[in-house]
Amino acid sequence: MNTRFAVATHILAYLAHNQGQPVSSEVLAGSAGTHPVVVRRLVGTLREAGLVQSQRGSGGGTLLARPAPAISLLDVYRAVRETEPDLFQVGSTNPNARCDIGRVMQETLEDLFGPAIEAMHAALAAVSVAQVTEALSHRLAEAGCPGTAAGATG
Amino acid sequence: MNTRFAVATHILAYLAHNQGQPVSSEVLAGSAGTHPVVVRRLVGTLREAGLVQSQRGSGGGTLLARPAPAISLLDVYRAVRETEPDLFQVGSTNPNARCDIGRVMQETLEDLFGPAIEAMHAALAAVSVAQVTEALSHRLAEAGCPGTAAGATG
DNA sequence: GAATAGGTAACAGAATTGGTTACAAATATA
DNA sequence: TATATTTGTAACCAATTCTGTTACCTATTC
Repeated sequence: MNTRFAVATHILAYLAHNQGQPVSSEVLAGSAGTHPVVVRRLVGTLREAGLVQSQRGSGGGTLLARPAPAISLLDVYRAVRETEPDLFQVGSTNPNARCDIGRVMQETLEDLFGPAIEAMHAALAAVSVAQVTEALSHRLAEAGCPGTAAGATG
Repeated sequence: MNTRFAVATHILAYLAHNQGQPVSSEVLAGSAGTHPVVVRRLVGTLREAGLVQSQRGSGGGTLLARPAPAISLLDVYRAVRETEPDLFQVGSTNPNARCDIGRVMQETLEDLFGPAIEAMHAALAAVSVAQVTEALSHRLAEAGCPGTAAGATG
């Protein structure tokens, strides 16, 4: 997954800050420190998940599809990840063998760590994009970055 | 991290099963379904962490440096990972800028998810290599793989 | 029709990963 | 001592992934 989760959260926090007005991928990219196409790719993923809407054409851009308090970080996480964190991934499993020890090991580890994963999911579900925006604003204010809120560039 | 954690756990479970006798990287690789050099690399990491010992030369191999119940999966996890799961990793941060929003975002996410990470660590700490070996044995017995325990090949 | 902005394909460079070969160093044993 | 065994490690390759970038098409507004 790498930076996608953080960048997606960044984008959503920005959109929450600019609620109502569509924001262009160029502006979002400037704020997140990446390329507009990267933003569009990510926004595409978030759109498929029903978290944002996009408007083409002049004056267009992206905006939240739901109120910021109704979008949890678990929503973002699920939208953005391709796979569960590869903690338990076993390399060369042999799915045909009934007694494939690799598969059995993987199942065993998943059983042993399932509760930990669930705990992480619960923690993600407990935080909304609105809370992220608020926390960001507080931090930026403490650092003495006036007026930046979620919208600082670079 | 990918498969390293699972393979390392596999290796340790095998060593726990063969307690006292050194096991060669070739045997371990056969069981884990990988290459002996991959095993040696991983064993080197585990050795640096004080979890295993190795003996060179004929009849040599690797054995646990501590009793299996005294090795937790958190020990393995910490030995094997290079970085914390890259959930919170922000790509192009600009560490020089005091108001770098990327860094602030990262700090904010780390604050928000810290408890979830700690919960995962606690769950890992609660499981010992001995328990993994035992769980593996049960699973293999259920699947009808007689005598394999942690030592099945491939 | 022109300007703006998203959608998407395609490609490049970097980084990571896992497998493999090769070889030196250490150790047990004949 | 000589040989076989085994670890330690460097080096390399192929595959994958990730990010950035360019290019071009489509949609929308003015």
